[in-house]
Amino acid sequence: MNKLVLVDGNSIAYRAFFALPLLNNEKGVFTNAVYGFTTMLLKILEEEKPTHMLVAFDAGKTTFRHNTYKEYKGKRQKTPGELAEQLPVMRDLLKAFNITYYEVENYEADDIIGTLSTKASKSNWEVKIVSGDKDLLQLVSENVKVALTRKGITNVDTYDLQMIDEKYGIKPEQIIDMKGLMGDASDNIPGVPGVGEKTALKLLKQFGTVEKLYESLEDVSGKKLKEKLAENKDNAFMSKKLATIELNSPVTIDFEDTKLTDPNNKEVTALFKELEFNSLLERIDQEEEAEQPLVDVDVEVVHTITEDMLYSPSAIVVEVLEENYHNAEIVGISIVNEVGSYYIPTEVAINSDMFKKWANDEKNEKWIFNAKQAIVSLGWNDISLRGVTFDIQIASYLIDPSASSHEMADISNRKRSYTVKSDEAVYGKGKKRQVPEEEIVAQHLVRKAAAINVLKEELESELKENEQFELFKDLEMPLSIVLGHMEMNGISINKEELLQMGETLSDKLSTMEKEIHELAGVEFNINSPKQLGEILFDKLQLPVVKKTKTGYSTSADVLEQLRDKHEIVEKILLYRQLGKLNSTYIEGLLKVIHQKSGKIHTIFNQALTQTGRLSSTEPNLQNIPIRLEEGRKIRRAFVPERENAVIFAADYSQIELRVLAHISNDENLTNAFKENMDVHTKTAMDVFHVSADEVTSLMRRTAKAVNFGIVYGISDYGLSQNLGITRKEAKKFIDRYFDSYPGVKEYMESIVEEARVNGYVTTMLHRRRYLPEITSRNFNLRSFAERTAMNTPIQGSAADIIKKAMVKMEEEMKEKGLKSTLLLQVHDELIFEVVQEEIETMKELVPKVMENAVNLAVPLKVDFSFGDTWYDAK
DNA sequence: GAACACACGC
DNA sequence: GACGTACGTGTGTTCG
Repeated sequence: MNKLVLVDGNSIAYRAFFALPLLNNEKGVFTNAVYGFTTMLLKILEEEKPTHMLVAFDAGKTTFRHNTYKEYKGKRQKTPGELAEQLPVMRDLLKAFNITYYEVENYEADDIIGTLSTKASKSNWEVKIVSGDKDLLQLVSENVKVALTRKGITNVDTYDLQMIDEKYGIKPEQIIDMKGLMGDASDNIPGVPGVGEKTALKLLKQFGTVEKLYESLEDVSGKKLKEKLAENKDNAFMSKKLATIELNSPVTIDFEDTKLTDPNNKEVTALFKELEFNSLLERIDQEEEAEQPLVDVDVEVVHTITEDMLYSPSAIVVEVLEENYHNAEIVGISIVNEVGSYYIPTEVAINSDMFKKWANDEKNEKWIFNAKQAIVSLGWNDISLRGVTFDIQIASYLIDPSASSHEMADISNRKRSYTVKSDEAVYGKGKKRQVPEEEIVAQHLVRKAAAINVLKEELESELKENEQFELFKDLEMPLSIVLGHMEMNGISINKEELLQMGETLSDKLSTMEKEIHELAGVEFNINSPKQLGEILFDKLQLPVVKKTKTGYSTSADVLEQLRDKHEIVEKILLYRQLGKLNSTYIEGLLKVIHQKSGKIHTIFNQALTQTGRLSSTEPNLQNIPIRLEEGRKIRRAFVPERENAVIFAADYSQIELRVLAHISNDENLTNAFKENMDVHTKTAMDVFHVSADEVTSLMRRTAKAVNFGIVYGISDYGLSQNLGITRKEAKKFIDRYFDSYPGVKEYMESIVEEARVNGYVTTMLHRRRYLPEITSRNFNLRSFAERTAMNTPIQGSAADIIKKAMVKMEEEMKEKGLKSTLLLQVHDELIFEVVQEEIETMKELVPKVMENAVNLAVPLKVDFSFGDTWYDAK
């Protein structure tokens, strides 16, 4: 039997909005109504198991009822903005759930529901209506039940004929008579003054309907009541009419359209994640696991490699399960090409000279997913992999860095090119992760390789369409080889130095811990913000500066302000600083010294950041301390591998502001760089309208923060926080900045417009970032997208430039036969190990290559220094 | 194991 | 006019 569920969308949304606290996700988008609405949907789907379903929404402000009574719903408050912005999200969700939603011009959701429920009921369908509005009770019949929300949102009372009779003692069709007499304040329906629910019901039991009541008005007992009824006859009839649901509204939708199909789990999951409905994710996940069975592909398990298998081009998969691929076990290798589909067990491959020769020959073209991982993990097995010309992961990243995942299975499924199981489905996750029998692995790896072949063609043409193929081919692909070398090569560490620093730090920390406990008068865990907060703000009664959502904030900028209030504060700040050094840097670095090489091998993620920068993990070598002297000493542990070599550090001076000068074409800024001025001093002169010798250090510091803000795309609020000034003052500085650099202002405006028109912004080398939220009605999202539009071309172009310099440097060093090596990249600086006899060469070569990586309207400037350790390269 | 608060670099 | 405010990685704590 068919079962139709009809949901009053607006009513449920309102209920949910007012029943739940004003939740929002981390982006500041309000989600409470969507959340309540969604839990209601899930509950309906689980409990009612409908075959058909439709969510009806009100359309527009005016309805045919306004012709009867123009004050209809007149006193109702305007829908709060926080709710209005959630309504479109609900529609997105419904789409993902494959649930039909519907609205009709000039009619309310009630009318759609009434029309459809009557029609379905006549066909002997079972109908369930879900709403928060009692008016709907008039629709109850043998086949139609109405679930009304109680307090909260998912609690409902279900009304059938019997229930209405018990509760009101009337028939459903008399609900409108009841409304006619008593009115409805929320809809601004007048009714008869003085008549409430009790009186209305009493009258209806006696007379039946409003019409019959007025036919025999004489029989009404009570003089006052009789008068009121007589005076308000028109109101009563009109109110009844207003409360009557239209059962013949012009609904064009077919029942067939309301048939429920399975939700699109991918979309639902994506939406839940975005909305941060983590608890709800669990409720849909199980379904997601029910994946479609894949057809087995033909695989040849290779025991002896023969020449014909090693074709060019080939898609190749070097399967490594550990995220950290340095010296990780290779599960197996697959190769798929025009000749066949092969699974090669690891032992077979690494013991085959034929395979090694093929891998090492640049002329043999290889297509891979995550080339760097394959190169490094084979590298640890003394196999050199060359000739990689296409990396699926990088291509996917360049096409859209914001894609939720650049994992093989996800890319493949997203493009619907070829079905690949997720690694999680094949190997399991967490503790249960294990390698299944060879046949299953072989199938999985061959599918991946086959998908690479298909995706290569698709992604390549997308890259070309986007004018990104050059960026891919000439920059990112060669860069991934360079990064592979850097990772594989690693950086040497003076373990003794670290251990010694660790010891000094530990001593100091335990002394300080005692001192702090003494000052507090009680032992507690200083590392616990919760406990620390209680000590500072409850026990010691220090003034509360800022709160977090879980309690008192104890962050450095808060403690900074409490510095002179109590001597414990200073000590806590120092304790924090030293504790950070000890745990993150001393202990952290010691933990990741590689067993085999004794060096540190980071992994650069080349397909992660939204701007095109790299990131570095296990360990992160892009955030080694430098600002404070105590921390900077950590750099003493980073040393050259070879004797008589030095650490050579070269950094771009103000690369982002130079890029800004170039792309904005601002005359003032361009001249500042052409004349090699100190840019912060120059900005101070312009913002404060003073001459160079009048710039105080405070002015320069302020100007520096303003420049920082421009580069990183922070807001006036961000700037005010940085400088400890009001937002108004911060805004004034920004305005003055734009007055002095009108070209920059013009650029900022035009790039935002460009983002609105195209939906994305690009960097100098055509890196792309999509900004769909640039047209959002939500202020937060839109503003963030606007700042991102301004900032990404600056930061991203800077990333382009240094990446180009890296590729060029490797080329030059190879060509010149230099023994020096590139060790690290830290966003705007390159760290080399330079052997003694090459110092003079590199002093010339490095700045030359870096400064000429691209041609800008302003010169690029590189500073460098070198020394026995990274610390000394300052 | 996930969420949170915090801190480091650019 | 308010809204909540660069990115990324890693640590320790706390809670389910």
